[in-house]
Amino acid sequence: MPARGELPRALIEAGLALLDEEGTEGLTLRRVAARAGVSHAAPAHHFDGLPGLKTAIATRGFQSFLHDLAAARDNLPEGADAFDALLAVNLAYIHFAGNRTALFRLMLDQLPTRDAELRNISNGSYLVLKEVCAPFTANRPAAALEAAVWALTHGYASLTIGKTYLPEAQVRTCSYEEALRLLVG
Amino acid sequence: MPARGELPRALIEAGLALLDEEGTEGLTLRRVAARAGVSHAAPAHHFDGLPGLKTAIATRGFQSFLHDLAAARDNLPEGADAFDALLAVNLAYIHFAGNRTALFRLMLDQLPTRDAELRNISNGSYLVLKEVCAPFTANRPAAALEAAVWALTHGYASLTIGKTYLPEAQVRTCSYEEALRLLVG
DNA sequence: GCCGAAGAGTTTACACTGTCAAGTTTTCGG
DNA sequence: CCGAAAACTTGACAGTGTAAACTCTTCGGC
Repeated sequence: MPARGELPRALIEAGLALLDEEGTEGLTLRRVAARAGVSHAAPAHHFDGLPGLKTAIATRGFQSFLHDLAAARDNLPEGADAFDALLAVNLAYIHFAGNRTALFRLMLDQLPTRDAELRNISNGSYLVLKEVCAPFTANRPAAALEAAVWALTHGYASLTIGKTYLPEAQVRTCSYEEALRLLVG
Repeated sequence: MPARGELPRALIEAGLALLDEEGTEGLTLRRVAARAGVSHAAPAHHFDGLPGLKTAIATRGFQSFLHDLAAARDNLPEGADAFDALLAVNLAYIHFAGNRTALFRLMLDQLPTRDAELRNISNGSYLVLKEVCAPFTANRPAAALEAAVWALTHGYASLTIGKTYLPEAQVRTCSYEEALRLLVG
């Protein structure tokens, strides 16, 4: 049993672990509670049922996601140009989806949401994308370019999840870079 | 109770109806069986449990999907050019995702699969996409362009599912057309 | 120092889920 | 016509989320 006041955090981390280890099916109220060392009804005192716990887990997921995107933007090799930055951030997006697939899917399932904290952190992630798009919005509407880049990246991320998607297509990150260059060129 | 030999079909159609009417949560073995007018254990005699039924429903979903894509390709207005065809097919993709969201999500969840029929019909859908991409593959690898177009379309489809996705972004089909033109131009 | 109230967890119960085993009914080929 | 196989039902079981009632702990005010 976790220390007093630490149960919410412990439940969220148990949920993240279950998601990473066993996938979407592994995330169960009772299993999360058991993993955190409490009875199956304990989570109800801190979250609004399973949906509430999922919202909290998704919020934590977006924190990691935002961290990854920001790290990609801030740790560029010397002499990197605007396109390198754009590519790095969007590859971080794709890699997050590939490495933490179940969490990524849960995050998507939670959107759109009325939860203020979740809305805020997901908007924060989008701002990083906007930021690295900015150098390419010369003489065209910024929102349209951002949406296009975002859709391209999200599409690659979704399609590469789970090895191959439609078997005939080999979606690789090399063709992603090429496509991204076409889009912003 | 449906006529002898019609139960598999009736179960699939009950599942599609539940999916359209009540979303992903509404698709339950027992509810499908009840809707088809049989006992809760009847489906097991025709499908390999709930996963098997979902595979069958997804297969039927891809048939509708393929039908929509092919119809978009075949019913172009007079004087339509290659880009019009590309746009029409990909808009059909996006509209299918928007109109039959729960089914679309189920179809994605089933991929990749070992089920031969499902693989076959999903490949068929991809072939329509390939076909309308063909006129734009001059002096560049066809697979890369197809993957890029597919990712862009799939991204728009995913992001427009459920009204707005990340609230700050207005993803509209008008900007989609613009993005598609950039990609193939 | 105590004491009552609020919070934190547990226990129990309920309706629902998917799956399995055993029966019962129906169909149909020889 | 009859026996076997298929189709379907019934009943049970473990697991799920949720709610109510209960116990234990904590802590602020006197």
